[in-house]
Amino acid sequence: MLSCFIESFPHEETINCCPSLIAFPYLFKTLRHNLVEEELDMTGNKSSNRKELLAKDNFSEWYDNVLLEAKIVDDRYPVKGFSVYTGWGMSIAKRIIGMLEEGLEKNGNEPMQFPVVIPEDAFQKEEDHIEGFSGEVFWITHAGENELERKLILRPTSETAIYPMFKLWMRSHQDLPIRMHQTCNVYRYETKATRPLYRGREFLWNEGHTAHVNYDDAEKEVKNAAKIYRSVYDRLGLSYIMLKRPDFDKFAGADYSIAFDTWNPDGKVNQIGTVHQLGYNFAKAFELTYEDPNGEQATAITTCYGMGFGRTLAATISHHGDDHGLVLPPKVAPKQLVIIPILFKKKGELTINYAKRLEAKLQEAGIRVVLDDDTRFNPGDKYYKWEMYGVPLRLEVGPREAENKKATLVRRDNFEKIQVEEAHLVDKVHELFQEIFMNLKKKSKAKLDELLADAYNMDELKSYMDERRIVRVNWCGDADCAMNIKDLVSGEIRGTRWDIEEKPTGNCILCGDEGKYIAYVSRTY
RNA sequence: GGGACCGUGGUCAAGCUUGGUACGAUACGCGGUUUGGGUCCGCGUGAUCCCCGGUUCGAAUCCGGGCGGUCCCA
Repeated sequence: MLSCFIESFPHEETINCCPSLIAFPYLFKTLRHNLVEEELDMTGNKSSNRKELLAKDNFSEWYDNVLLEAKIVDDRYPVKGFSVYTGWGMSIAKRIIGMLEEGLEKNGNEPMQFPVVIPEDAFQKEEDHIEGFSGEVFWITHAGENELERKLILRPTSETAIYPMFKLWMRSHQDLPIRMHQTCNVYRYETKATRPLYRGREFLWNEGHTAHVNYDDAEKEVKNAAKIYRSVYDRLGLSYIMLKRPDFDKFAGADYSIAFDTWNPDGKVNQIGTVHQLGYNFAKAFELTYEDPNGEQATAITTCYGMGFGRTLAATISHHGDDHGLVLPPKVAPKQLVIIPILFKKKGELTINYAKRLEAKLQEAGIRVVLDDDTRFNPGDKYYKWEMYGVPLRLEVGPREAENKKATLVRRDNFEKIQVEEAHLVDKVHELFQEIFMNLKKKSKAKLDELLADAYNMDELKSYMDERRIVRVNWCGDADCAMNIKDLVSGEIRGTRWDIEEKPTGNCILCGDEGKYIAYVSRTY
């Protein structure tokens, strides 16, 4: 069933092969009714802005409904913190995964799959790493009735699985660099607040791991990885900031960590990817040595990076979505265009034949198109349905279009209707995809800019935090100050800009000592 | 880590105070009707009322414990 959404499937067929999509529930309708009533109660004004209510004030409710309605994930799997990616969501995720994997492999990262289990002794080789993760690992202690002599963990991340193998593969400097990547699930026992796609006890990500001969090469790799990640996020139209995490918040075992933080409608910041310079920490613990050109043994240096697909998908949904549901960037939409034939008894034949002709034409042009010719539903039903799925363009064809060799296109992002001649259809569709993408990107960026603020004293910071903004402050760099800020306001220091240079404009917001950095403060997941 | 609220067909939801095996909507199936923004009608399907225990002749309802969820604060 899922396969009919995947681009590589040899015979991509129409909706008829996908019963799960036909059977869309009316849950969301109920939600909208409730909201309309609420609006009337509160304002007495029917024309008040529904989107605000849904996407912002009621983000949580909106999000839960959209996940289920648009078949992104089904969170009813009966184990806390674990959920099921369903057809539409997985199809989008696969496209994101594909973009990232392509970029990594161009960079020379070989695709690999490591085992999900890591032996206790390997996991415990790097001290900071153990300290950072031991509280949240799942243990495998038994096999059948017997207790295992050597306990295993489910990987929370794979450094300690991978480095023993790197050690075997690394004999001379000519074996370096080593670059690999894998897309896999990892397991972390999050103590409390889990949330589908944002924070689960199992999550889908891609992790890249590399080993190099010297620090400079590893530094370059950090930049390479950041560039690859940026290119994926950019194609999703996501706005984000790149922060160097403060020392107390870096990856367990890293020299330093770079993170991609993006905004969320509920005012919390969403970390969608990280890149870590691991220095010699792991290399020493795992004895990653090689023979250098002079015939002497040298220690390698490693980096790693991870992109969480759940969170990236969540960001795509929550940045672009509106009160009709998802709005997908054309590049990752499992279906980019839906054709809705308007069938009347009289000219039904003419209309459906014309619709099929346009479908073939669009398919030939490489556009992922679905013809929704299900006769059990009215056009209006179908509009709402495919809007929920976020399909970027809708093509309406009725007798009017069929007779005049025209088509009516409707943009998902702004509902604009465009009339086009059949002869110009394909070009127009490509043009509109680009416009839709640019519009989504622009809006996401505008929202980020709107959320950013500067605070020069704790009162300002506190009031901005209450507004759930992302706030720049001058910071002395001291960890104690950071901790105190966290205690005083409901946000924490996330780090300092990595992608651009920012100079402090005054003294530390808390202690008043010399400001050394501009730090970003926000609520977080 | 602390607190508040919640758990009833696939989904939403009434009933809970004042115990008597569950109102309804939507979905799903079949038939007909309709189709340029959620057609209408008929018939049918679908719930061990989250789990375990207690009180009781009798528990969705009261009590205890657990599991799960949402939100707020740290």
